[in-house]
Amino acid sequence: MRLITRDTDYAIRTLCLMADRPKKVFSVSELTKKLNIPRPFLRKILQILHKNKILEAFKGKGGGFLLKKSIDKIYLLDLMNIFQGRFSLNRCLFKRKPCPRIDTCKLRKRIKKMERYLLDELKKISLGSLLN
Amino acid sequence: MRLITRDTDYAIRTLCLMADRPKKVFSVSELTKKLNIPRPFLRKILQILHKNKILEAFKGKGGGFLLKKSIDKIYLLDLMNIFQGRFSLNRCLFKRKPCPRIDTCKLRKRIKKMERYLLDELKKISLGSLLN
DNA sequence: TATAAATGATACCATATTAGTATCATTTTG
DNA sequence: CAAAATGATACTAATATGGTATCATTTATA
Repeated sequence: MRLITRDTDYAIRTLCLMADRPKKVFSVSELTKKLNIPRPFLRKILQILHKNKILEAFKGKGGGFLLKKSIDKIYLLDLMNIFQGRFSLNRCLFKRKPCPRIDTCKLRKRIKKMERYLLDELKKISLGSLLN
Repeated sequence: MRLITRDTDYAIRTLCLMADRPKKVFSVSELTKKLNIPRPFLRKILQILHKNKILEAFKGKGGGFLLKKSIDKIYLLDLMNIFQGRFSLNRCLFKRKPCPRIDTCKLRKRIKKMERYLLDELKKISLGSLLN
C-alpha cells in the first residue's frame, strides 16, 4: 500500500529545495536539473501547487515559481489532499452492500479508528520539520 | 487510499458466512448465490484460501470447501498478506534516491511509525471478532 | 463405466489509477 | 518581434486491480 504517491513525493522534494532560498524565483528548467524529475511532470506539479496557493508564479522570460507559503505551515497532509484526494482508508469499499453476516460497523469502526490516527499523525508533519 | 482490496473483502465475507456452519462443505455455486460475488472470481479466491490452508477442498461431485482454520485464529492481516502482499506503507518509494535536501530518514521514520501502529491494530482483528 | 458435478491450474481480458508527455495559448522581457 | 517562461488541457503509457475463460483432474453415483 502506498501512503504517498509520486507526485506528492516530488512536491515534497521540490518545496524543500525551494525553501533553501525562499526569495528566489526558480524556473522549471533549474528545478528539473537539480531534482532529476521529468520536466513536464514537474511542470504539472508546480502548476498545481500554484493553483493551491503554495507557490507564486511569474510568467514570461525570467519567470518561474516562488515559495509563497512558509515551509513550516505546509503539512504533508495538505500535499496529500492536493495530489491524492481527501485522505481516507475506505474509499468506497463500504458504499456497496455490506456482507449480510458481518456486522460491518465493527470493521468499519476499526478502520475509522486507524484512519483517525493516521490523519492526526499526518497533520503534525510539516515540511519544515523534515529538514535538518 | 484503500486499506482493503476487493478480494480481501470478499474473502472476509465468505469466511464469515462459512463460519456459521463450520462443518459444512460449501460449493462455489452455493456461496456465489448467497454472497453475490462473481462466480469465477470467488472461485479464484477460494482456491487461494485453500492453498493457504485456511480452507479444505474436496474435489468431485458433492465437493466444495470447508473451513479448516478457526475463524478466531484468522486475522485480517493474514488475509491482507495473502491477497495484497506483505503490508507496508512505503512500497518501494524509498528505494529510489532520496531527495538531496530532505533528511529522508525523518519522513521514513515517521511513516514507519504509522506502519507499526497499523500492523499492530491489524494483527488484533480476528474475523471472529467481527461477528455478533 | 459413463456422466455430471465439483475443484486445480493457468492464461487471458477489462477497468481504473498512477505516471508521464505533448501541444498550443498567453505573458513578459529585452 | 523573438525568446523564454508559465497556463491550460488533452493525450499516452505503465501498473495494479478486478474479473473471465478454459481445459485438466477428481469423485460420486446412476
